[in-house]
Amino acid sequence: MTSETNLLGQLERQLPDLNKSETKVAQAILQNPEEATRSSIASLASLAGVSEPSVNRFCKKFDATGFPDFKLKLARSLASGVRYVSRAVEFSDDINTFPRKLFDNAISALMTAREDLPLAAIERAVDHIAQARRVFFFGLGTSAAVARDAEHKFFRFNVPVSTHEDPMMLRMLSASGGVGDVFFFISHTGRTRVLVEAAELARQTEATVVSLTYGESPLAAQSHCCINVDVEEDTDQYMPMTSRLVQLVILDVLASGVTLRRGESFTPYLARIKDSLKDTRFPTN
Amino acid sequence: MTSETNLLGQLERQLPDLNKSETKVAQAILQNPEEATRSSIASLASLAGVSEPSVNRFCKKFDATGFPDFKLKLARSLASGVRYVSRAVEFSDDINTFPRKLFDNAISALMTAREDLPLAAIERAVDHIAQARRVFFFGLGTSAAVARDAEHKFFRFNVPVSTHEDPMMLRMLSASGGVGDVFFFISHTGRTRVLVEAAELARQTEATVVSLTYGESPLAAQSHCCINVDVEEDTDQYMPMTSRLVQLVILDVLASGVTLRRGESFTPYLARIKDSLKDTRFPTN
DNA sequence: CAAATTACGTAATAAAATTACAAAATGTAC
DNA sequence: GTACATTTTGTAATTTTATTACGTAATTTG
Repeated sequence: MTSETNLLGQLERQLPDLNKSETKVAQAILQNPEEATRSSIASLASLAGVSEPSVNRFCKKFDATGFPDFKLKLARSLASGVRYVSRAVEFSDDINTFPRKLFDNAISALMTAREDLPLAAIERAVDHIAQARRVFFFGLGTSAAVARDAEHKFFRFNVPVSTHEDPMMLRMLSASGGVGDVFFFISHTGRTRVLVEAAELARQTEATVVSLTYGESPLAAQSHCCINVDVEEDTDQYMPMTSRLVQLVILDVLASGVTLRRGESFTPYLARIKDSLKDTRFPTN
Repeated sequence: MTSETNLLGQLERQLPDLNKSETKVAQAILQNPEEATRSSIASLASLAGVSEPSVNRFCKKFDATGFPDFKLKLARSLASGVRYVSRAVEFSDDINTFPRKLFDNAISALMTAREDLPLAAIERAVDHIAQARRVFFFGLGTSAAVARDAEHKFFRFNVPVSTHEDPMMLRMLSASGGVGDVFFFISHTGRTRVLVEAAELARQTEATVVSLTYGESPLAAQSHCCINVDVEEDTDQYMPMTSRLVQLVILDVLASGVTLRRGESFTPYLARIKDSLKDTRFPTN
């Protein structure tokens, strides 16, 4: 984590390295962070059972210029409402804990991604897609659902899009690429053999290879344009959850980018597609 | 919006109703909100060109007990970093604006959903799924991708899960439900005819109908258990984007809930499934 | 066990915020 | 337009809050 998104987490992590009174202060804050943001240095000191300067020194240890600054940082960190940042669900969790943890993780993943969006790559990807003759979205496993979502989204732009999962199909299609074809690979790890090999094949054609994956991966290496999504995940124990959310939002960004590229005159076309679905639904009362 | 999530917005809105010096203060804050959170009442007063008590009075007008409290509130409001809450992308947006807007929307949708999770329904849904003989995930359109994702996730629990999109298939399967079968319907609007009709058919059997949809919808009405996701969306102009993110996270919650229900002894089983994928990837250096 | 270092608190000082009060400014009635 | 009332604003005093300087206690190290 670069600049702390989460002061409480930092606090907890450093807990063992603190001395006696600092520990007391930390615990007092962790006990009730909300209240800590509202209380004065005097009340926090007495709550923790230490002197005021101890609290002050404590604050400075955590990169604050003083107590008020610390409170501000704390308030900011609490405001995001993300209590359980990258905390894995544990077997001791109950219904009041684990749903919130999962939401917190999702939110903070998106917040992190937002701070560091690869705008240049996104722009180039939009360029490629907007001008494409055909666009193929390839993803396997969890990313298959993302590819599916992308297909749905981009379909609205009058570009022949398709998704495929059969490895044979992937290889054949990839090898058949030509000018104006965009092969869009989606993968969390960027190490899925089938995808990397398909990308290699596509790369040997005149087609453009775009990927939405981890920047330091074999798949990225095969791409003309790689949109780097570097989301930390506890994939050892659990399935990728947050990375696919980020991928989805990035695809929303790309889709919106293409729409913007098409210009205002395109709106009626979108409306027509939307209207085509009207009769599939029960009317709203 | 219940209690303001966004102080800046409130500030801007009230601007016309303020008197001279209050207006000056408001403008000074709006000019550079970040700095306002860091400065003292004296510096803000001089920046705005008013006296310190004026600033103080201003703060009290905005439901703060005083200046420090106001700064805290301001900091909190800024912290979420959500600048463009439910602001739709416009044709005048450029690459520096619209990606951030989309991320902001996604984040705030998740934050809203988090505050109001239907825990009871979630718990019941977990119960049903954990005990199910078979689980069917049905979703169409955008929700098809969500259903797909769910299939992938729940597959790991040794429960025969499947997803289907063919309307005929949906009807036949729904009609064939029996004790221990769970039909899980996913829909943003809850008004998709095909789904509602399938739910009706399933309802007539011994099977359990669970839905992840808008609570006030025909689909919800057909469900034994409805997980209400009430995400506002500008679907008039755009595709549903944020609702499917919320749906995905809720499905993560359900999946995690089922895992927790299975207990710790289940972990090796999950590990085995995970390992089965190892050889499909290039090793990490 | 003594020297050195670190941890901590007391008390003084400084900074910041709030209050009380008075002076302008603005509005209203005649 | 003047007198009165009301609102707005600022000055200065007061209070609250935070910080610093310094000394003592505790802990570590040789």
